[in-house]
Amino acid sequence: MVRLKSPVRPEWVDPAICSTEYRLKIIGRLPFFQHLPAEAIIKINGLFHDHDFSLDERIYLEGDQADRLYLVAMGKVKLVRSTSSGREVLLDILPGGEYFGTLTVFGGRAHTETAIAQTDCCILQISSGDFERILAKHPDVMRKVLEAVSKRLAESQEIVRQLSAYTAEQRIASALLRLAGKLGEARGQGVLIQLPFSRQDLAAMTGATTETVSRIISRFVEDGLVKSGRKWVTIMDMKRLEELTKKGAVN
Amino acid sequence: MVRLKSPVRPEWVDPAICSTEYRLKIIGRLPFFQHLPAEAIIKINGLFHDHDFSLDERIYLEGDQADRLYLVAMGKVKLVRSTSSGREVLLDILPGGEYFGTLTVFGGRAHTETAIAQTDCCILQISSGDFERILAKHPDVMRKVLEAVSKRLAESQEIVRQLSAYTAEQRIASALLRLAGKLGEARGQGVLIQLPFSRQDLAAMTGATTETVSRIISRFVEDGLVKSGRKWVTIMDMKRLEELTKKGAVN
DNA sequence: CGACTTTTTGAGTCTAGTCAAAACATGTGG
DNA sequence: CCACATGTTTTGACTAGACTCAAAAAGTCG
Repeated sequence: MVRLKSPVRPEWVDPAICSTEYRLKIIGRLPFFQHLPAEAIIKINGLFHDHDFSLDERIYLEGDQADRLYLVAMGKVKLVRSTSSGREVLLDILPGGEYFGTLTVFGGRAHTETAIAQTDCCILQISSGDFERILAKHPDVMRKVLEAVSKRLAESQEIVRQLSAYTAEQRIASALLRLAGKLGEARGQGVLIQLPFSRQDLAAMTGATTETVSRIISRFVEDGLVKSGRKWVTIMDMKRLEELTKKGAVN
Repeated sequence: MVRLKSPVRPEWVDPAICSTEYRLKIIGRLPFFQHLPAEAIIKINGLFHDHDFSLDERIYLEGDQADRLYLVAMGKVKLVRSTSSGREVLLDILPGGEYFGTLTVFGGRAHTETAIAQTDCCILQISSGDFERILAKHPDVMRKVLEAVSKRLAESQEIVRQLSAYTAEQRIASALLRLAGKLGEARGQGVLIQLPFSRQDLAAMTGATTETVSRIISRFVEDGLVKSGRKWVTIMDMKRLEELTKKGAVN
């Protein structure tokens, strides 16, 4: 059987592609703007500035003053928090179309996490002030923002639960499923996750070490649950992975 | 040395105390109403209904339809999520004056956690509909709600970090400090935490087992960091506890 | 083809979990 | 006020899952 080498196809992040047309599409799809009429979106678009970041560049740091809302136009961004001991905890990976930095636009003065470009990417930014003016003009947008933040809170609490009660194996299985749902691409019968993301990243998401992640992924490969290589994983058997996360947790 | 037996003094939860006067005080202190004029608070008060719950009674269950916002008037409430395997994860403990259930008023259809009376308590409730009408009338309230939810999101992410990178000892130290800040009462040179809360609860907060919690608390007692007994803990040396949480995490 | 990074594997150790039983507290009824 | 029933906390012995350190193997890129 021919083993597929690397199914990863690097995304093209051509700054030129951040055209007005594309920006309108991305902005218009944001959960809190999608109900607005086209003219409003066009106006709002004018308030966003774009900025390219290259792989591994930091978009902002934990502790930086939070005075902007960010939007991933192209590429992927990861949100991390680091511990005093240097260990990184990966809170979330955001594909194109997702916003970040919000949380702190309201209330918070400083960012509580660091945002890093997971790939070369193009980021749209809007200042707190401009965003607040939008909120003032469109009261319904605020409700949507609230919904969006609430949803993230629920997700975060779900992760708390998993970290508390799951074994490393279950946490990894669950992280893969979550990523597949959010960032996966169909590939034959499997779902490919190519962020790209390394064992490191997966370890930082699940509170495990790279070695442990590697061992467990190897086990998954043996059992035919996934295929994997450098910086990618393809899920071959979602069903069994899901069962893993459900079966008798620590007790 | 005389060991202090039980410093716990049960709170009196006298339903009669949920007087209009007291209700106004509690409601007026909510982060999202506190800026409103007294007349508005009085009007809002009329929309809340009170209900007493006794120890261990469930206020709502994970999965229940979320159609109300709750407010702890008297007593304490804990929010838990349980895993398929029956293990409980304690997400938060709320003292008088805190709200809950919100998250799902906006966007969510179902509660994502279960709320349980940690003591006998008196809960104020307002229907989604009435609350939304308040939001519509006072746009600034919505912004405050958003801030409040954002703050909880940041807290939740902090817990994710701790669960990922801290040892059980550090998580327990950190949980004690958090509880002390929120629910502690000064007692001589120490800070007493009497929710009441058991080793069970502390275990469920920190993702550890009761036995582990017990062993670690015993070590803390030996080292003079805390005093403890059935359902209470007094922190004697905050500084050293804080150092514990900072010192070399898993790496 | 190297040089470099990422992933895998192995051996040894330690933290925290499991199971079981004893010690303690607290509240009740005699 | 004591003895008992019940629920909570502590302790002990054992085990297992996950971490550490170290080194080999496999991919990737210029």
